[in-house]
Amino acid sequence: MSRASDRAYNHIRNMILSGELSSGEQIREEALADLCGVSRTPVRDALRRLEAELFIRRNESQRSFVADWSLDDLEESFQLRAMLEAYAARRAASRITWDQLARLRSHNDAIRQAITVSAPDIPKFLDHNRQFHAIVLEAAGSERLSGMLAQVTEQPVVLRTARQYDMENLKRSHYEHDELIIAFDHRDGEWAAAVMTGHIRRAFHAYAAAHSSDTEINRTDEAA
Amino acid sequence: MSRASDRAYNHIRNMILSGELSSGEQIREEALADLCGVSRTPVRDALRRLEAELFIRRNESQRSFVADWSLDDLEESFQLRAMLEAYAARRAASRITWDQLARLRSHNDAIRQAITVSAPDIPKFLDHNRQFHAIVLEAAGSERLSGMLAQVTEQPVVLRTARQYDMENLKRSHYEHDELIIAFDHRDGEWAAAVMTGHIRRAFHAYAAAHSSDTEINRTDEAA
DNA sequence: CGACAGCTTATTGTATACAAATACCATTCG
DNA sequence: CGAATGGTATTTGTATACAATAAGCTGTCG
Repeated sequence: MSRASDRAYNHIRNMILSGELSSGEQIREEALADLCGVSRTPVRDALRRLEAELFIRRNESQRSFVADWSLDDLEESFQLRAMLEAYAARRAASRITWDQLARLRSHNDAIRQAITVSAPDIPKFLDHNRQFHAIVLEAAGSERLSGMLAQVTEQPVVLRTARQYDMENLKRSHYEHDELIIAFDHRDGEWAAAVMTGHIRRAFHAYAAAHSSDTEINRTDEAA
Repeated sequence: MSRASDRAYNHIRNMILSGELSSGEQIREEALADLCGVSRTPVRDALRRLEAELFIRRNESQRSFVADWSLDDLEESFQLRAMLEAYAARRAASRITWDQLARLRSHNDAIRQAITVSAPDIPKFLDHNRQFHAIVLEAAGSERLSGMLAQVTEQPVVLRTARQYDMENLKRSHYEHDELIIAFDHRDGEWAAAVMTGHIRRAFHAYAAAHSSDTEINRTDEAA
């Protein structure tokens, strides 16, 4: 992460995610170079990556703009993620090792500890949740799949989703992980895929419920 | 395509697909720059794109190598493609316009004409086949999905697949397109998805059968 | 007024020089 | 003889200057 292009990448990405760069805004390479304290060369590198990840759009004459994501875009993103993670779970079921299974159990245990207290430890939940899903992906053993999933799994979105989780959702999340482990234990790919699909879909609706109450006129919490 | 980086991209990509650059071979930016007649800057651009598309791998110290694809890798690629194209078909079923449906019919008609002769016109088949699938993707209306599919749909592979099609496979391909159109007509996403899945899976097996016999032939050639 | 041509400015694309990192090789020491 | 070490060559990373292209503006003409 010490290379200038990586610093530029992270810097720009964070500026987009934090809203420092607003949606639809044009971004100029030289301005970003100044902001990141590097030259245009690594900035261009970073922009290409961010463009591939759809953080940035370019018009017909190659000017760059911050992409604006509608709720529909996000839902589609979650839908793709559900499909890909379900596929990963299906593959993982027949390939997962005992060691990987043990690590899944350990992380889900940590998640249980993080939420079975009066004030749930969200950062701890997030960290072990991330590692849990990383192990499933590792067990699936497909680099191409990993790359695609990275494109639709924005950790900041996951974070905002988790922040919106009530205790009920947190418990369900832990329970679903548990069921996934049991499906893996039985080497039942279809079961694992089904559980994973539901797991991601529920996450989307939790996110959407919170997001729409942000956007729209006050809307009392309803069952997610 | 007039920009130097695009020329470099196509040039390098073709060299990889034609075997001019062999699997596992290290590639140096300057050498490619000379071959393409441009400087290293656009070559680096092109390499980043090819790396994202898994044509190229880089080791821990950033040296680039031509990726070597096993038959397993290819199968996984086809599997992902089947899943994504099925998803596209499912989405398209509820969004497709009458105009798009008409264009699908027209292209599949052209395909029928290309193959219902004694010597099938493969280039014509390929062209209309490509456009057929492009329209389904257009009807699905998801840029992210389009981008992902581009990553797993290498036209040269499609070409080699089609070259291996016997008349039976060509007819089946046309028939499956026809069934897809009927499913769209009924706005039946699940049907469309199922047809598409089979369509791609069959294509993989046609390719795999031809590829394994290719490999044997190559081995014989090398021995001789 | 409106539209359009031509100029000016802004922005991206490319080439090149140099810096940094890494691999390769030879030499030495145990 | 093998392993470690140092220096050299190779390769990639970054900065910068310049070229090409597109946008914006202004003034003129219909």
